[in-house]
Amino acid sequence: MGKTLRDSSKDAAAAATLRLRHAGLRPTRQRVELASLLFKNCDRHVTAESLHDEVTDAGLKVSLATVYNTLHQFTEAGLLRQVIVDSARSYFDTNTGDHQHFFLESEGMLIDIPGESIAVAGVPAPPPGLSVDRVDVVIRVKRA
Amino acid sequence: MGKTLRDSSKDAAAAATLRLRHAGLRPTRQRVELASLLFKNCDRHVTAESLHDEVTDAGLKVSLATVYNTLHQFTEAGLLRQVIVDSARSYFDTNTGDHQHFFLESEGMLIDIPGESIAVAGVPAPPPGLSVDRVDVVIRVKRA
DNA sequence: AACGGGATTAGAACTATTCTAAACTGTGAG
DNA sequence: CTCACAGTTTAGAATAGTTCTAATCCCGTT
Ligand SMILES: [Mn+2]
Ligand SMILES: [Mn+2]
Ligand SMILES: [Zn+2]
Ligand SMILES: [Zn+2]
Repeated sequence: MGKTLRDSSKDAAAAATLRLRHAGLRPTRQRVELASLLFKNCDRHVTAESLHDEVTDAGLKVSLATVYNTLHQFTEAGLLRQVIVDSARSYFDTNTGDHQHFFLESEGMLIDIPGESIAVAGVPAPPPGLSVDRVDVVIRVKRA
Repeated sequence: MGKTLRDSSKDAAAAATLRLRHAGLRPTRQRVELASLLFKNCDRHVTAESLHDEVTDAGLKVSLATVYNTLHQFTEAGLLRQVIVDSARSYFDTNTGDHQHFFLESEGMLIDIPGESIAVAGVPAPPPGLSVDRVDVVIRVKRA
């Protein structure tokens, strides 16, 4: 009962469609294709440009503007989260759970650190009138 | 023996000149003016644009390109450090010591947290071939 | 005072991202 | 099944922050 390539592509598309409906997003061709790539396998960290390259290399045609729109809509819908580690590029993360990152700047690579393994202690109370929205830890690493 | 305004401006300029010489940077008019603003009082977090506005509002004339050049040269020389909290703007910090930040995104405001007060525990060893360069903690805060 | 190399500058260029407004398409009503 | 329409996509223009270029300037030395 091996599934053919076309079968598993259809499965991914069906799963993506469900996920989109669930998030209240109309499952258009472009959104289904992008969601299939993003959520098919393991957790991923993408850039608008990198995802656009990937979808293009897969022989699919989605405009860069749509990739940007989609990444933001997915983020808004809680399907992605944005990771800020570079003042010139935006990264999006398919892992929306509690976790932190290693960042290898020279290659623009992010590596997950499970949220349970890391702990930030001694955070002072924020100044009056402000409340903590979230705590980000970025461990910048270098080669060798 | 109160000093006049002109006197203290001269003092600041003299101090800035010394600091620049010490860092191996030629004390030009522009660098002295920018260093005077940056290091006169308490610790500060600036943007190229905000510093340019400030120096302009003080009636001095420094091009935006020079502000960018100077911020990078100062950073290179260890007089400033860069803080990455926004994927669209670069912040520079006059506090080069060990510390972390609250970030109020809606106003682009950074607030220091002393390094001693905060502790990050449970950081896993970086993947083989990589070594930790530095650990950044950003506590994103919201109004109310 | 003159020189030489670093520094400054205006403006062009560049890059990531967002905007615009026209064409397209998923969906639900009929 | 078809139609209509709101939501979506798109190419290309626009924007914003930053960097680059190459001509001019000026600090420090002689
Ligand atoms: Mn102003
Ligand atoms: Mn930018
Ligand atoms: Zn992640
Ligand atoms: Zn600081």
